[in-house]
Order: sequence, then C-alpha cells, then structure tokens
Amino acid sequence: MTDDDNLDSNEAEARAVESRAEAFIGVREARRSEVAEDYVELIAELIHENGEARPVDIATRMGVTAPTVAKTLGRLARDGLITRAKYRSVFLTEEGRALAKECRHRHEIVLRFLLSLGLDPETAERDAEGIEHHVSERTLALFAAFSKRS
Amino acid sequence: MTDDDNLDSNEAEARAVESRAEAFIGVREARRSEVAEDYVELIAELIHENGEARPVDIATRMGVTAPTVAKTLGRLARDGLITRAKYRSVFLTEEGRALAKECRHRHEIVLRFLLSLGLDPETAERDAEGIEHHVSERTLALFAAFSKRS
DNA sequence: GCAAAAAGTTAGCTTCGGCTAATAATCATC
DNA sequence: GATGATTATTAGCCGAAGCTAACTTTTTGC
Ligand SMILES: [Mn+2]
Ligand SMILES: [Mn+2]
Ligand SMILES: [Mn+2]
Ligand SMILES: [Mn+2]
Repeated sequence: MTDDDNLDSNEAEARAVESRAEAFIGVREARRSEVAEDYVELIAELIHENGEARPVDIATRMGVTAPTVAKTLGRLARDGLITRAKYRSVFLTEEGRALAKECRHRHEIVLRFLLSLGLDPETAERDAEGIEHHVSERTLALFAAFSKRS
Repeated sequence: MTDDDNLDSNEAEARAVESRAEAFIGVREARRSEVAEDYVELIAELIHENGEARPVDIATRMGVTAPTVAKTLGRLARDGLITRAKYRSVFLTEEGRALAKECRHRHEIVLRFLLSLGLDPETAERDAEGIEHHVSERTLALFAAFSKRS
C-alpha cells in the first residue's frame, strides 16, 4: 500500500466518521423538540374537541403530573408557541398552530403508514408517537406514497 | 341520550385517554435508553473494527465532547453495561454485549427497510439512527418482512 | 353564599446529557 | 528518559423534564 492509498483511505474514513457524527447530532436536535411537538399537537386537539385546552386534561392525556405540565407550558410560552393567563386554559399562538398542524400531519402519515403495513392500531399509535419525531421529509413522502398505493 | 349512554361513552372516552397516556409513557420510557443504546452499539463496533473502544473515538463518532463521553460511560458502568479502568479503553459486559447485539440488529433492520423503500443512504442512516429506538417488536418484524420481500 | 372538591401554581428536589476550563495521565519522538 | 502532544478525567455549570409537598384559586353543589 502506497502513501497515497493511505491518505485516500484516511480521508474516506474521516468523511464517514464526520457523517456519522452529523447523524447523531441531527437526532439530538430532533429530540430537543419532541416534547414541545407532542404538547402543541395535543393542545390543538383539545381545543378542537373541547373548545379549550386545560392543564388537567393535558396532564391525564400525557400521563404526567400537573406541575410537570405547568413547567412545560412555561417553556412553550417562553418559546412563543402558546399564550396563557394564570388559572386559565391555554391558547396556541399563530406559530403554535402552525407547528401543531405540521405535527398532526406528520403523525397521521406515520400512523397510516404503520397501519397499512398491517400493524394493529394500538401498537401503531404507540410507535407513531415515537417515530413521528424522527422522520425526514423524504421518508415522510415515501411513507405517504406507500400508504396511498396500498 | 340516556344516563346509560352517558356512562358508556364516558367509559369509552376514559379508556381512550388511558391508552393514549400509556403510549406517551411508553415513548418516554424508550427515550430513557436511547443514549445507552447508541453508545453500546458504537462501542461494540469500535471493538470489532479497532480491537478497542477508546473514549476519543466514541466522542468524534457521537459528535460530543470528551467529558460528555466520560460522564455517559460512568452511567453505563453504573448500569452494568461496560467495565473500564482509568485512562484505559472500554469493555462491554455480557449484558452490554447482549444489548449491543440487539441494537445492531434493530438498526440494520430499520436501515434496510428505509433503503428498500427507496430512501437515499445518507438520509436512511440518519433517520434509522432516530427511529430504531421507537420500533416495537411487531413493527420490526413487519419491516424485516417487507425488506426481504422487496 | 359557603364549604368542599377540583384545578392550578409554586417551591424545591432529582437525573440526564450537554458544555468549558483545568488538571492528570499516557504515548510518541527524539 | 525528557518533553510535547494527545488523551482522559474531574469539577462545575446549565437546561430539560420528571417528581412530591404545600399553597392558592376556581368551580361546584348544597
Ligand atoms: Mn409524539
Ligand atoms: Mn403525535
Ligand atoms: Mn440511534
Ligand atoms: Mn444505531
């Protein structure tokens, strides 16, 4: 093996390592918005179904305690996704509504895809709730196309 | 609407809420092992390819700093997945090897599935890295069957 | 309209997983 | 074998996201 070969294979290896690191960095990035996405999606749904989104309902549906909801809502408000007044229910901002719509869209595509693969509804719902945060636009498009075709 | 109807629909609603909460609880549960899974999978790979797993290599491949790796390795050791000696490279325990094997298996099935759907390799690798932690056994089986068939 | 229940908030604790800065150990090279 | 570079560790900071306990506000039912 010549020196040139060594250089080349080192560079190729370096690129592979770099690209892998970027994948992990991307996944960590996605992880950071998971909770916010689930909350706004749920809040939009509660508003649609009940006319309002109350912390107590968010808590039971998310399976967490009320103080956890309160703290998370604080972050969502700080990030401009919701507005709220003390002891009152929660509203989505324009930005929050946009995110909620996008999330609901993604959620439905992933869910329909899993169902069309033949998965039972319970498991499909469970898996979709986790997977939805980690599908790229491209993957989403392929999922949608597959469900439509089948 | 009779009282009985009300009772029934309330109970049905309660079950739906309960089941949704369980989905979220399950996803949070899965989230708690994501980092450990990625680390043991990578450690196994490094040992296989280089004969040893050194923190510096873990750090570059994970895209994090060395102190982050050190702290995470501390947790993995505490949880019985690895053994290590100060300033030396890392070894998997029996349990760690078992987990690594399972993770590699899952990773490959998810990756092959995405590729067989027609996704480009770069995006497939990226998405697989996130999705792998959120596929149930059932979904995994469906993914594997689909890749094989196509 | 008051009392009790329900809902919401606040304070304070924990773990995880990231970071920087500083220090310590190991390794490579001469 | 000294020394400079690389690698590893430690200390300490931060924010996210969970919890319990205690308190306040609102709602409900009589
Ligand atoms: Mn979700
Ligand atoms: Mn969702
Ligand atoms: Mn992964
Ligand atoms: Mn993986």
